[in-house]
Amino acid sequence: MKPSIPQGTRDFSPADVRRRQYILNTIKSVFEVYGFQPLETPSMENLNTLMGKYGEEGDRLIFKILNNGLHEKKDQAKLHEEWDKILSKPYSSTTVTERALRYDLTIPFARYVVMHQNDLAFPFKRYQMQPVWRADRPQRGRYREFWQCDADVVGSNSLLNEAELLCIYQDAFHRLNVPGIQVKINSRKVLAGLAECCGAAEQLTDITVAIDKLDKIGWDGVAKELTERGLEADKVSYIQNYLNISGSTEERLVAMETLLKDSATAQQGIAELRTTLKYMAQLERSEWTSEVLVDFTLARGLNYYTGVIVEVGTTAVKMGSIGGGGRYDDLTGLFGLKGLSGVGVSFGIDRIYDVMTELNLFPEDVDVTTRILFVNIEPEAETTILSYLSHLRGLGISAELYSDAAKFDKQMKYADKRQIPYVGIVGSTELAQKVINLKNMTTGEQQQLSIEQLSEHLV
RNA sequence: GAGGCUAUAGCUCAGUUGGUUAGAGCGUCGGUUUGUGGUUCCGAAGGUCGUGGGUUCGAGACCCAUUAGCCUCCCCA
Repeated sequence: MKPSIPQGTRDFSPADVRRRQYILNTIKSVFEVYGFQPLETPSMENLNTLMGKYGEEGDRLIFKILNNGLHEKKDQAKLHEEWDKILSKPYSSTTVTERALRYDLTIPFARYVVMHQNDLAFPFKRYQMQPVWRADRPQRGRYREFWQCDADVVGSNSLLNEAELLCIYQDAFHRLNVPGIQVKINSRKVLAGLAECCGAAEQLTDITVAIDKLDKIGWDGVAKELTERGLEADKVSYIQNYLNISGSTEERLVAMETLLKDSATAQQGIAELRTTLKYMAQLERSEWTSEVLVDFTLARGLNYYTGVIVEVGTTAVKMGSIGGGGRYDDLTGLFGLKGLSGVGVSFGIDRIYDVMTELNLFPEDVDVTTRILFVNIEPEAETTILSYLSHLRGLGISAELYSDAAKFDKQMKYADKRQIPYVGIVGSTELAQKVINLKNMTTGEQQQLSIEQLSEHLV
């Protein structure tokens, strides 16, 4: 049979894994420095935990897992009935699929917080880096299995959290050396205020979905979409005034305060943005080069956000957003724990990988492999070489012996292909003299060294 | 859910308006007198042309169906 992998999944080669781990480890170290703690949840959740949390579209995209042992279930009539429903319409039944693959990290996190509320110290700050699965149609940059990398704080309303999360973005991209980073922030309350002031409060979602596309389809496209979604011309032109506000951050904040003066919600949102920026300014480090800017056109699709929202991109490469997040009130309410507010950010590590590859930002030593390979040409030398391996490994130097007595040039080609920097040659001559003929594969130079000299050379 | 493109060697692809034994590069393996790779030279292996029908004297090429992959829109990360 011809080997293949499921649609929308990927293999990661050793080089890919090292690069991805470099990104993950860097982000992780930033999370840790800000006091976040790691959390992992199962790959699969009970279907009931996930269903109804991501909207109708989301429900369709959940990967469901067929129950085992259906043939020996007692109530076959019920099973047939459920199957018929599944075959005739979008429908899920725990009789047939009791479990499903994790769709994101936020709902499992909420579930975890509710289940362990008595053990947790609130505010609870956790980060989580795990794969998620979606039965979406794969295309460029979109997979059925991909990794999410989230940090959230639950159980605190303080804007200090927002400020810290903005710093996490800046810090992480600074450490990753990604240029041209723009962190855009807005508030859902300002958007709600807009909907309120233009007289379409109940169409907040329609408005946010449309203006979120501004940079993609332009004002004309947005206006068209707003009209299609049933907004009258005067409301559309009010929204146009909103989107036209320009100037420095302070100028725009002031202009927005004036435009939306009739909305208490909007005023609160603007005040929150000011406070967040003030906190952030106190936490920022001078070496960070990223820009943080207020962007009132930023909407973000997810409609569970209720406060400050954020999205990260880079001007250095043509690429969609590489991170985003925001505040969502009452996330755990879905599972019966009321009144806990959360705020979180997410890093899009697949896209960050693409950006860094395109800009060649990975450090050279991410590809480090075995330091020295001993060639296997003299059976008598085996015992000695094994003792060398043991010695070197004890010093933390990765070392290998080519395991088969293959032809010399085959062994050399192997070392070359794996980009191993040193080859150790121990044949009968070297064995007798108790030395190693060390070959530097970059320069081609060779020298005779004792194992002690060799160790020092390689440390 | 809607639309478009593609399918030939392990990989990337040629294959002329249908014509005889199916091509290249890379990779793999072997050799270049048996302890020296990355650069040379010689050679070899490897393909029922995605699958099933059809048109034709003749199909890798044309038609239909089917499957898979890729891409765009919707939506999302």
